[in-house]
Amino acid sequence: MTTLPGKTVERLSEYRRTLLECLRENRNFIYSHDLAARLHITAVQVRRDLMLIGYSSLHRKGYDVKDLVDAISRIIDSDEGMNVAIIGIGNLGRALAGYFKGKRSKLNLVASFDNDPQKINKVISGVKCYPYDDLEKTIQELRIDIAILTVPPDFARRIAEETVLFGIKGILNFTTVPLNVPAGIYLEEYDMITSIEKVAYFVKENRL
Amino acid sequence: MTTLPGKTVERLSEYRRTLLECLRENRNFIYSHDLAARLHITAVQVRRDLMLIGYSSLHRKGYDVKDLVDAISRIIDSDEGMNVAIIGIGNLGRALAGYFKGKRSKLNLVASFDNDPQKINKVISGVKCYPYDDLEKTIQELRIDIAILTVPPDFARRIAEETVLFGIKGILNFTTVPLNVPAGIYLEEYDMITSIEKVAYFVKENRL
DNA sequence: TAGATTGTTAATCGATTAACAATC
DNA sequence: TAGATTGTTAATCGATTAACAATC
Repeated sequence: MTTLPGKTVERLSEYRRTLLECLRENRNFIYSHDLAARLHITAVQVRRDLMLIGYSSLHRKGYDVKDLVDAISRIIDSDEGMNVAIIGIGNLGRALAGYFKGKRSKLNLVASFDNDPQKINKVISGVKCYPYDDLEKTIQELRIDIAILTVPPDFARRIAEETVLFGIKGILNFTTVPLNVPAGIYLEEYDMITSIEKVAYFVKENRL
Repeated sequence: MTTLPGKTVERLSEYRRTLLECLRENRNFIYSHDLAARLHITAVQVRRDLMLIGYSSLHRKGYDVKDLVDAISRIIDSDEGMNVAIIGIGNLGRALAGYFKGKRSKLNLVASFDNDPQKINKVISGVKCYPYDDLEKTIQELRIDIAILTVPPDFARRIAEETVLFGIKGILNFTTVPLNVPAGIYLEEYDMITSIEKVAYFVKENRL
């Protein structure tokens, strides 16, 4: 299987979550157009994505929800699991930590980092907080693969460089500072300010 | 001017922030390739975006930073400003509120909403928190245009419908629940879980 | 069967990039 | 001028959607 388009990966994640909801509702089969409707996309989109992962249903009575969840998981999860750290455990960091709580998944939140003495060595949102000075040691000991970056802007570049140096393979950057990473390191950036300004622009345009 | 592509609007927001940083560094002119480099995009991309907003420099010595900031602001800001409310003032809500603090911009955070009696009628992250029951009254009195939705999943659909009913024109949805809005209401959704799973997928693929 | 659904190719749409003339 | 830069059209790339044959 060749690497999938990013957009398809995003939708697979959404399909899985929606399908797990179906299971909780005791719905064991679902048509492509039902799944699509729940996500406000088209049925063709759904079927094409599933084609890309080589999945096909056995009959014309919709997809077996449990089976499809497993198929998607085989594609997007890694067997051994991934260890994640949140760097900068302020409001945003804690919000993100909350998403991991109670979820048994292949993504394990194993540490947080901060430079606030009030936080260091405490358990915050279910995970121990380490000082920035321990980045090297902790990333290696806990085999951390992914860093979620929620530090203040002034720290972003330095901390990002260090995590890469110490062995991180992927960064999810929530700071407003654009980062540069070497080839082979995956970087995903999300800018909340930009999202808000985008909404404001289109609200204004709709009004005109 | 016809409505701009969403991607261009996002970049305009980033250009402006980058340009404001330039001003703080006392850099008054900037070449398209310098601006591009700071954002890790191409110079052509920058020039094409500026073409779309009808901006052009006076000479070949780069763009006048101050002038370009003003030009972008004329495009993406609205004259009267926009009033924003954060609905659900948990960790994520407070993180978002923090971005507004001290910024003088056309986006005014004017209220937050929650159902926690501990929070109601208190000032949190610089803004007063109202109960959900006051959505109608407060949206109308404070002329709130945009809702940032950071409520728990079970509340998402109901609250979103209410905000629309009471006059909201744009929603930025941070919950994991896909929303449906009537025509004329602008909806932007961002799913943090999906982002993390996407990073995990590409880290895994890079390793293979 | 007739109707509904799936899987897949081809066409379309939208966004990025390449190419290049114009300018300083 | 020569070199660098801008503004813009045309080409390319990637993602979505339309069309449709195959299946139950």
